[in-house]
Amino acid sequence: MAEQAGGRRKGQQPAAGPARRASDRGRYGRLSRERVLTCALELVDREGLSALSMRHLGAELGVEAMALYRYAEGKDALLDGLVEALYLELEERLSGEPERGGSDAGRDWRAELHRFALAAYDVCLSHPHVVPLIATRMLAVPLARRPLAVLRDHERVLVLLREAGLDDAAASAAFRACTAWLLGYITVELRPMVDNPEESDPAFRLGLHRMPAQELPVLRGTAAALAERGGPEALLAGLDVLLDRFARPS
Amino acid sequence: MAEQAGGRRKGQQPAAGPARRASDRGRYGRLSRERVLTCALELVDREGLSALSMRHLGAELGVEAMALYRYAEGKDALLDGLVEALYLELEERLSGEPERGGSDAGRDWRAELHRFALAAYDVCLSHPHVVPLIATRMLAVPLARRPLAVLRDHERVLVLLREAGLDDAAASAAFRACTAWLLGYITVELRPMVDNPEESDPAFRLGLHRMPAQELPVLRGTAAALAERGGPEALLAGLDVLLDRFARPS
DNA sequence: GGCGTATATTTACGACGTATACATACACCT
DNA sequence: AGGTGTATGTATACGTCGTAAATATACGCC
Repeated sequence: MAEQAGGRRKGQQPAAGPARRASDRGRYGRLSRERVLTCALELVDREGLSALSMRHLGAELGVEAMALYRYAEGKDALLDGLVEALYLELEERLSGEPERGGSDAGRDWRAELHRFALAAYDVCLSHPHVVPLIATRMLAVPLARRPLAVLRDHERVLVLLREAGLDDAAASAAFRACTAWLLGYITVELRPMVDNPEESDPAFRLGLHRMPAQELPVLRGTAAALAERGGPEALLAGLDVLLDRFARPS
Repeated sequence: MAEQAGGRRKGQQPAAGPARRASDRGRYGRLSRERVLTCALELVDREGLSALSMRHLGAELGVEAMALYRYAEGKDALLDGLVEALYLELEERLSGEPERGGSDAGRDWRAELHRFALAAYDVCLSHPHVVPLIATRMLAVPLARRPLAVLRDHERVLVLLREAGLDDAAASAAFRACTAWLLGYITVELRPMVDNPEESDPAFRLGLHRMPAQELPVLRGTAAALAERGGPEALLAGLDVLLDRFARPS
């Protein structure tokens, strides 16, 4: 997990790695940015976003809350760290599938974008509680201050779009379209539809009895179908038509 | 602002309107759900989401924090109320443009979806701080428990899709695609790109100096174009190709 | 005028983020 | 080995948050 420059403090030389051995056991070297973020991600996956407090996370790591401030500048930075962890997982998964395409010159850009979208889809579905954070933090943090892992993924997509022969304007439009579709699709895919999982009757499970029938006849009729997921197929289908529209050269 | 059933308490008959005159001035009748939500929306528009606390909002209304609990069951319900207020504004805007199409049978469904998307776009851009809430609450509240205004807008879109001749499955797929695109597009459109508005040099304004040049060459090169907005045109363009793909009958 | 009740206040509690000051255990040097 | 500097984690404290419970108040109605 990269040191993510900018966090370096007063009298501390950043180069030459940490002046700390691999034998860091005992009370001292127990924390690290990676451990903190990993544990935070586990905590959020297990108990949801609202369970992520400095004290709670500290306790989870066997440490006082204030100790965390050495590895994240505050709660906001910790949330950004969670997003970062998600993107790191995405990067790992993407580089984990090594060139399995038959083509020698590497796969073409569209296939790579598919691979990217599917990986993002999988990662997000396996950390559903973090997804709202992506949208939220994206709206709170300007481009240049996003975690490095996020920017690397932006870079990766932009490189693919350039391979497709797009200029600045077209690549930007296509990039925005891809991002918007991916984020929106995953968000919609994760929307909870079931109101009461205990219930066996489908209509009651959906909570249809809560909806005024006269005002919402069509919605009530379609609710069951609406509760289905689009799955990865629809994700790619939408991505394709958007690319056809926005990623044409010149 | 509809009373939104479910909030009625112990010994209080809900029908026949409030047992309160129009002359409710003085210390008593000053609050109402509408006043609370309107004020909350203004507050959030002015100072951002983090400024919305029960005490702060209470002070804004000249009231103690606990007084608000009669009009929203808690903070979460208040946030849902904000989303509701946004959707109410959307409804208002949509019904405010009365049938200006030349066609006598009303405009066709695709034109209506365009109108809907544009109105949503406008409303969201004029309340940018509320947009993250839409995504967040959407992911937290099951379909049947969403504010009535939200459900009415779902209904409206579904009716249009049915007009297009779609069955349950196709209408659901198209609905999900529209929602995903609209939400994602608006989110991406609202992402802050400028790092330091004071700065005159475009590169510094974007904060490009914060990005490692070797690792992110393409991103740095495209950042300026990326900071542009797609605008309503690209929103409609994307919506159209998605509809072509997902909203074809049978 | 008095009663019932809808409305708003008061008080209180525990959890939260975090600033500041402090204690400690390791790495390193002589 | 022992001392020293510093990276690391702790202790304490403050102000704010959401909200439960009890209380006070002003209005509608008879």
